[in-house]
Amino acid sequence: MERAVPAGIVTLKDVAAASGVSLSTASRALDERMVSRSAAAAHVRKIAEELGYRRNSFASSLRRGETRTLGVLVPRLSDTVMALMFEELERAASSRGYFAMVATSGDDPEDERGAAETLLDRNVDGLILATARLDDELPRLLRERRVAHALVLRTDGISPSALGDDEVGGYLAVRHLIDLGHRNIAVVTGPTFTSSGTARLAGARRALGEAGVAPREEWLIAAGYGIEDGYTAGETLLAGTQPTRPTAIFAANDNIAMGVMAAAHHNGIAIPDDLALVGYNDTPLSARLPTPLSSVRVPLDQIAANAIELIVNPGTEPFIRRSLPTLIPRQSSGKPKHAGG
Amino acid sequence: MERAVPAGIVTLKDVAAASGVSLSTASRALDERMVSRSAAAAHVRKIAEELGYRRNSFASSLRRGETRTLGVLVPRLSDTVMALMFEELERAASSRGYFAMVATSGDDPEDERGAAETLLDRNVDGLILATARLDDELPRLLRERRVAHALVLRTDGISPSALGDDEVGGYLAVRHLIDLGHRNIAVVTGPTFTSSGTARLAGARRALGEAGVAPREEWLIAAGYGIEDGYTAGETLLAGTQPTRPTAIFAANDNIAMGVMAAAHHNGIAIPDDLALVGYNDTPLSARLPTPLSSVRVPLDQIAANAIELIVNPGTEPFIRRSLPTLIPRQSSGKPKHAGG
DNA sequence: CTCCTTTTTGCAAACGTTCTCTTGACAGTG
DNA sequence: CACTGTCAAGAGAACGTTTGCAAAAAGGAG
Repeated sequence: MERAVPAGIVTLKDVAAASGVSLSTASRALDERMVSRSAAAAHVRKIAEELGYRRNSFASSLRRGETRTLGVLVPRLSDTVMALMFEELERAASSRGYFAMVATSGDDPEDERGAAETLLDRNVDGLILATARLDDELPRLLRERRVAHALVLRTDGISPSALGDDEVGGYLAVRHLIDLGHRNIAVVTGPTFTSSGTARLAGARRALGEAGVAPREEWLIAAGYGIEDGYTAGETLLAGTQPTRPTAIFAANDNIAMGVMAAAHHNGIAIPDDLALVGYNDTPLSARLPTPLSSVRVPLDQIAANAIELIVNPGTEPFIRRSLPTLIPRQSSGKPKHAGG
Repeated sequence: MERAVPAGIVTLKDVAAASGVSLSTASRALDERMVSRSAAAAHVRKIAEELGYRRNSFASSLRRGETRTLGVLVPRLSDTVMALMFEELERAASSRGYFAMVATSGDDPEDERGAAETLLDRNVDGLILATARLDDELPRLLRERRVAHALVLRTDGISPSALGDDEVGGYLAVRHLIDLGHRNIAVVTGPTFTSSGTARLAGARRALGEAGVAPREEWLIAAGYGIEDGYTAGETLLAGTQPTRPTAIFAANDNIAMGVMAAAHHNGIAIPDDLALVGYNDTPLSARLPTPLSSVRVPLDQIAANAIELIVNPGTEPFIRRSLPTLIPRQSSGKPKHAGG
């Protein structure tokens, strides 16, 4: 069966022949790891350039047993945070000579396993997991199989992980609201099965405690991370039927915050006049909403760099690296008109 | 140099040995293309399963000369439309047994070339370009090099392309506004160097023409596709200094629409009471804004399927496939209070 | 049971690299 | 000039599959 190559594919053999050296010499001359060497080698490189030689990555990987490729597993890329995270991972990987390959896994653990296998079948040198569940089996399986991997944006406490310090983030957000004079503060966190959700809530509680505010348990809502989850929670907190309602809300995610905004709008509550709002992740959108959203910025670039580092240089402590988030105050959290406790 | 394999890697040779057949028989028994065959083959498959054999994709690709991998080039994944597009491409590819690999190129043509090379170096069987510029050189280069490829969400009129019918989309949006009674309609399109931008504008013009409305040229603004571009355009159209202002705006993109919303908010103009607004792409966010945004939905799944088809089965006409968009009316385009004109 | 056709099998040669080992060249030293 | 050490280059064996070819086995018809 004839291969339909346009005859244009120039292989290392061609380069060697054209430069009058042996295959091995040509190979060595083009090896990027050792710096240029002697006269003849330079010649080979020139010829290769002229002929438009491109190394066949399969042959190379087959022989070398490494691919300089990392697999990234995310639930979905249409989630802006995941997309941003991947972009940073891609950048960090490429700056270290690696290529980042993504697969989306959805929310189903079964599909997640499948996606992981897909990536492993492509012989990735390591796997980066941006999937969120605390009770996920995958990290354990990967540890057992001795697959290099790192968790990103969350941790299970065992596998190498790079994430933002969610507890501090939660603290910063609520502390900001307290500093503005708020006492009636509600928190809408993510699902309880995510480490980010629980940690942000813990941080929020710490800030409340420090200020001597006893949190009302019915104002601490664990929701999903979607806009409608935020809307539902917002309705619960803000509907006219409530005897008293919070003057400030910390949403553990910008999506939730958007949902809360919609609910506030729906109930005729103005932001920031009647309600202060702080989100999380500092999505590009946040800054550009009609009422720009205060949000906790997570240093995704640092997290990405850490994750790559953990895989490329396994064994370098610490295995769990938290990067500090910062609060970006914007219009959505102004001084309240009707503050008080 | 010893390879650091955990000794766990089971190769085809092992499977063959364990099942007492030759290498070639084992290989054929595991070939997915021809359905199962005779007794012995079934046995091989069972052994392979037990041993946890996974075919080495490099060796396979090296020998076969194909990778069942498609490269997707997008400017950035943090653009929701691009992320959604990629997700659909991934799905469509996987349903045909292909794997979709993404690289982001940014806006710089230079980087785009580089990203394309990165993908080609990984021996993708074809390239899908979701980058937007009309004057892009890359499609021409790919044609010259006989690289299988398809454009997505735009066309240059020559290379195989799968996209939405932007002209019709523009028409639908403006026709909707006209049907609501609007006559003072402004259009904010994308950059003139994108086929989507110009086509949507053309469609809008057609709708205006049909209704006997002479478009005011200063109300047809070519902007970028970002939120702030929309904001700037919105300010221009809506600022209090304008003698008359439009009662309806068609934004060629949901981002632009969001910017216009912000500008309207800033100028104290209520949507939909004082201004009707229609966006484009029907981003998931659109439906969930405080004032849900009417938008033109583009069938990304069809487009993805077409693109994959064009690459996997090259030569099947037509080379340029347009899918029909539909209008999703929502709250942002209600009947105007002060219509007329 | 023979002859012919179809299917299955094994051998061995690829695919394009990399890398170990060996040989050759060259320069420096006494 | 002989000797040793350094460095570059070539030969050839991998890496794990797939596949053309020839031979063997199986199945069918008479």
